[in-house]
Amino acid sequence: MAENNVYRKLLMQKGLRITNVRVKVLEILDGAETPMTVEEVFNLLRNMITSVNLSTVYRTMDVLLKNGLVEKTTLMDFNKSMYEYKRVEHKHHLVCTVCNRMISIEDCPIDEYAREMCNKQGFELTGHKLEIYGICPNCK
Amino acid sequence: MAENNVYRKLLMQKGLRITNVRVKVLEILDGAETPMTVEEVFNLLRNMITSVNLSTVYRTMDVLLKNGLVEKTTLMDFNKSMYEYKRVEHKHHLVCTVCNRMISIEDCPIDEYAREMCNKQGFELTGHKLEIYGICPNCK
DNA sequence: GTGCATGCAAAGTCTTTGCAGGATA
DNA sequence: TATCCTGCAAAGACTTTGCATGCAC
Repeated sequence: MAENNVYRKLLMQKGLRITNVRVKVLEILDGAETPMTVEEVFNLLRNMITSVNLSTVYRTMDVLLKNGLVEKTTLMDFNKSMYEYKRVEHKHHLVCTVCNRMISIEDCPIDEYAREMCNKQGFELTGHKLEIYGICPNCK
Repeated sequence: MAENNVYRKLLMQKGLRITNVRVKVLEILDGAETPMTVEEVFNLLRNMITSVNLSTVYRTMDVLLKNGLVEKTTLMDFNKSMYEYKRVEHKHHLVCTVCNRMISIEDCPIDEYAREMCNKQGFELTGHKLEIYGICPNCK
């Protein structure tokens, strides 16, 4: 239950109510290697909680997103929203265009570049997203 | 009609039939500053062609995509497919998180980086996508 | 003329919303 | 207890598909 407290604390800090679903969703996403679809999270949840509803998962994702606890992604050519636990050090992904498998990349080469581009256009930087597409060894 | 021939030639080179819709879609996307939604393309098409159907536009996008004549994008937090004319020199975009306005960025800092990451993981590089998010001057 | 493209209508998939009952603070 | 969360069902948005007709080659 110790790690659970991490998620409870996060929710509390954001002034959100601590509910079973929210804690479990954070736990699932934090434990995931890569972004997950809503349905994937939902399926895991069903094994942990007696009764959950898909729409609750959608609403939960929305709340977590608006409060900066998760990030939302959409792959090109895969029309489903994917969510990932938001860490301090952000990650990018290598995505297989055949099987959609994703591998996390730790280091980020473009923080500086993003800052420059925003300055040049008068934008206030809020973030960036980089995905590298390729064909993984299994699919070659 | 001169530029039109460019698109006709492109279609021909790919072994595709040259139809009014396909030529016009390429023309529209080529003339656009930024990626467009299917609906946006559809609305422009209606002013150019007497009768078009949304599903035809979807099918056209699909054909053009599979033949490498356009690229598909999905912004985070905006669940619509967007398409853009595929040029030799690819572009990235600065996206306003408030109004979704996009600005094209010409130079790309990560070709080399993408290659390295793929090599390291045994992937065969097929492409990458970079989007920088911020708040544009109008929305600040 | 043959085969692919298109219009039209219907279905499919993912996501959102309204409302009543239930849980949290 | 007041307020927010959740389950359930229905609706909504975007996209895909089947079939008959029309057009490109």
